[in-house]
Amino acid sequence: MISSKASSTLTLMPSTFCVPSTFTHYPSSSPLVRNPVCFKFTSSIINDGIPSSYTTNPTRRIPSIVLNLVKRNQGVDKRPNRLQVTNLVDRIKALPTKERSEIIAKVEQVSNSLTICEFNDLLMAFVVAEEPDLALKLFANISSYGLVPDSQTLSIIIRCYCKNNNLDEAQRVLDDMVENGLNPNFATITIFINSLCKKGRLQRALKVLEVMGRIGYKPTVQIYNCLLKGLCYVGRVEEAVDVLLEIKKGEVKPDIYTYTAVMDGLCKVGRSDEAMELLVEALELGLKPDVVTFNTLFTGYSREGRPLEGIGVLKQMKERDCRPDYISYKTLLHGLLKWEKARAAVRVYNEMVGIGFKVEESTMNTLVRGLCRTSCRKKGLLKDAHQLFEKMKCEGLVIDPSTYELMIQTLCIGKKTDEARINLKEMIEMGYSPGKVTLNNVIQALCEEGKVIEALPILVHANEEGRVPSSFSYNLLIGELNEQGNKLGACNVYGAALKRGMIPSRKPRQ
DNA sequence: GTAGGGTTAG
Repeated sequence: MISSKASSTLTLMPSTFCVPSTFTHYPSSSPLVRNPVCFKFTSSIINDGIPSSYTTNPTRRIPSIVLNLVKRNQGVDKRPNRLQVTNLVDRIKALPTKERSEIIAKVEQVSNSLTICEFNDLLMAFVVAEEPDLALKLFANISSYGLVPDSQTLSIIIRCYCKNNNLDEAQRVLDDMVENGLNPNFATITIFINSLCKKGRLQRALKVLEVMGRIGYKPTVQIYNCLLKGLCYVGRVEEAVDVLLEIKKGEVKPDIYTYTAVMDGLCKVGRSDEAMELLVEALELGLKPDVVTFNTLFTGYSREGRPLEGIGVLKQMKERDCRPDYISYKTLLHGLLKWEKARAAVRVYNEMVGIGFKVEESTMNTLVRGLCRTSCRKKGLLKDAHQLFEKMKCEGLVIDPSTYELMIQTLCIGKKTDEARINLKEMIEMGYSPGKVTLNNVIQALCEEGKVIEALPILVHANEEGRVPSSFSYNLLIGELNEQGNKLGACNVYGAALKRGMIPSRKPRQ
């Protein structure tokens, strides 16, 4: 059962932040559709091929003069125009990386008529296009364009710093905003808190939340989810469980992300059964687990050494209309292989391939080896192993020397002597050096079947390589050669053994 | 324009 312990986690509880009155969402008056003229205008900045002679002056701090210019609490800033931003992003992405920075020079040329909204759209476009540095560069010049940053501008700047992993700077901008009565948007707060949590700076994240709470922000479910992940990340899984219990009592409704976050935490510390209980609970609440939720369980059970439970998870997943993805299969397959469940692994492998997923070369090697190792205990697996092995060759995949050797040894045990011999030959031709055990196995297997002539080249090869087959192999060979009346052969083998410092118990027949 | 998941080497 999942325990509930009241603890320090109470600081995360929603009740702490119930100051809803001051915070307002974007006003309904926000024009979501922008003037098409403006749209064309900003786009043209990116289109004109004017070369850049512009050098930047990276101002790291937001000039406080600029901030002071901002009209405090006067309405809420306009949200970036999604359509416009998307279009800009496409244009930015269409440019080669080198030319992207030239956009800034073009902005210079039209800066007189640029509005803050257009400026924000451009900033946002840089962020979405994964060019936070360019956004920061552009922002450094804002005052020279005669523009005054609004809360949208600064929210975007926080995102840039988060993207760059410069969380101290992000914090500083946030502090400045709060100090100046500017409201960052929820997305920004979430991104910032998430960035902090991902770095394990949980205290800092809680501090941010506390400050935001003071100015009337109530944490959203997304923010809770980030914090839960943060708690799990730093190993405070028990607290994450407690927070989940508290969330359930509060006004913020947990969603599937919430459950997945805690489940993931539990799975990572070997408490997969409890994670499974949470899945049941989520289902009872009417939440729909998604592929990530299930994948969490695959990871958990695999780590715990119970990969077969994963087969059940896979089944449940399909029953619940959730399509397993590549990660689902890969995690499950690796778990099964790690814990030597080759029979189940080959089934999962076949299913995967049937769907059209590619299986990596290294995994294929592991699978073949796993099948080989298990084949002495379970019937039918040698055939599976051999088929897969041949398939790898057909597909041009590189077979690991250790896989080759194990396959050859297994073929010997399974009395597939010819296949063993052929593969040994092939292996040597490929430049691999099979070990003594492999050589001996093949020699012995061939001798036992009276195929001494085919065994001799192996001995010759071993001698050339300076390897010493065991006296057992020499004895077998001499015995077989005697049997076949091949005196010369028997003498040669005997001589080779003596040369290697070994005295075989069987002597060539006179 | 807010939060997500995976393994491994005989």
